[in-house]
Amino acid sequence: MPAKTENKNAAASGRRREASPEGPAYARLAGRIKQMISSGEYQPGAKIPSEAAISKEYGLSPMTVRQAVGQLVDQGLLRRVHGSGTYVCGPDWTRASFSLEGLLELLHDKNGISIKILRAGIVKAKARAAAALEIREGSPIISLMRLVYHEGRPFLLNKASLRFDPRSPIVESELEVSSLSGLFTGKGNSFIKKALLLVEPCLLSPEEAGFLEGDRESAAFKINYTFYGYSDSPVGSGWFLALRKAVTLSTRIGVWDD
Amino acid sequence: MPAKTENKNAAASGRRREASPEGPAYARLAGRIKQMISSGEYQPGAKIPSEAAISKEYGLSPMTVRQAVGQLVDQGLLRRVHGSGTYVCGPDWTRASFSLEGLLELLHDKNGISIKILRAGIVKAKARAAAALEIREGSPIISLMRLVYHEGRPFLLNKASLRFDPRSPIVESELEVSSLSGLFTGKGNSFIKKALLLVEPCLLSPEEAGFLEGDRESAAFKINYTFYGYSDSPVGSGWFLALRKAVTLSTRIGVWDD
DNA sequence: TCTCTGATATCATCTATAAGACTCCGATCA
DNA sequence: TGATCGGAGTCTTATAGATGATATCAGAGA
Repeated sequence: MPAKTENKNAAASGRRREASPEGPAYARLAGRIKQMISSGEYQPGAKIPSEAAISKEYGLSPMTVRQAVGQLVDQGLLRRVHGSGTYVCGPDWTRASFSLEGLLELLHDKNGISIKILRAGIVKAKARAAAALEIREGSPIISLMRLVYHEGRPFLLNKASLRFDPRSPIVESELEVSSLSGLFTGKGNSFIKKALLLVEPCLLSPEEAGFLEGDRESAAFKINYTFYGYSDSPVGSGWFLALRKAVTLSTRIGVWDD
Repeated sequence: MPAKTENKNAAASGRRREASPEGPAYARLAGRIKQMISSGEYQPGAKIPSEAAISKEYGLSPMTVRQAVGQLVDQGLLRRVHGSGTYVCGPDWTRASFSLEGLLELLHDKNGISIKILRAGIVKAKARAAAALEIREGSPIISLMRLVYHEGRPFLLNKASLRFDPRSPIVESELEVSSLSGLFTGKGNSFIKKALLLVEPCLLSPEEAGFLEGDRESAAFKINYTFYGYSDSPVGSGWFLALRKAVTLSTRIGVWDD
């Protein structure tokens, strides 16, 4: 059916985008809608025009409009109600999500990072470590205590407990000092399938405060973690201790135009 | 061009989906790919088949495949490299993002929540509040201290500083006890455009510990916030104090099959 | 041996079309 | 007056195809 093809070609050529000045069409449309929400033109709770209407107004295909709206829905700015319409959302605190950006930024800076091993050895698992690693209490585990420096200053204290399994490749790899930052950069951990993280506030013990050069009475973040291999069993568990100033746990909700 | 239309109709009818057993096709495909990553069939760093190949293999349209892959890319499981292919990602700690779920769940339970106002009044802004609200030091502000109970037990201490502006509707609304949970459910705050949140670890003062019925020396989360109106100026600022057990800041990274 | 260049594979974006599914509202009927 | 039904509007999912942009790699030329 050549006629059809020719027709399509012609149509496409007719409105071909040439080095679109501000990126893809869907992104530009999303920006425009966002702007209208930001300016208050579309207020929270209000219904925005139907996708078909927007499509017609801007001369874009419905799928492109759909993508733009979908992006804003993902961002939590809009809410689609099937069969009814698309509505503007107010800021929703339930969408607040914090990331460890600040901390991880430092760890990415490989040159500035150095790691000192304070303790290392094979010990018998105590109740807590045994539970986390899903092994019997008293089984041998590898226990590590490490201090992470950035540009000569300590900023992270790490305690790690690892399954002692000579067949598993994690043992060798984990014992290398480089593996810790490797864990954060996401490279070279093909044996880790998933991980669980839990952040808690905590009080530094005098010893911990000494390592981190914090005040004796300072509060800190404790980042507990457990990671799992492809067998779905835990291979390592432990925590990081970071002073408040080392970690920024912040987020923004609602419409920020930037 | 009727021939074209008829042709398309026929094609569409030919493979019409009838009450797809496990939801939309793109979701099913995404699940299947995820499964293959989870099982180790596609290992981190490996290249998955091209979208065109997948499209052919499963008999789906390229757009459907694209949607499925895009979903996994958004989840951080896959990584698209333009002109090269799509690759499997290992767990990436930089994607770790924590939410205030646990806390907000409690606040959604409107019946169980009660709020006690400990202090309320108009005071002169001190340096910190003045900076946060972007007003001059010494200007009058509304200062509130509130204690939030869930099922009779205190679990959140809140200090709020609000701009004193008789023209702004936030004053009346904020002073109502219901407004606090309203803030979290995202309903009835059409005057809030955006907000900034910052979580810190902190030490409870004896007074604060008393309010929250915590141990004297316990660590807690301090959730600082500032929210802004549609004029982009801050209308309120303050913090929440929550004992560790009241807040769960946890997250999972990597492939969890659930 | 090194560098540049072009072909190719692949992703990225967009267009066009169509029918199913859901919700709301109003009209109809008892 | 109240309940029910149907249609309009809307989102949802899907199909097929075209074209632009870019990374990779092999091969030509210096």
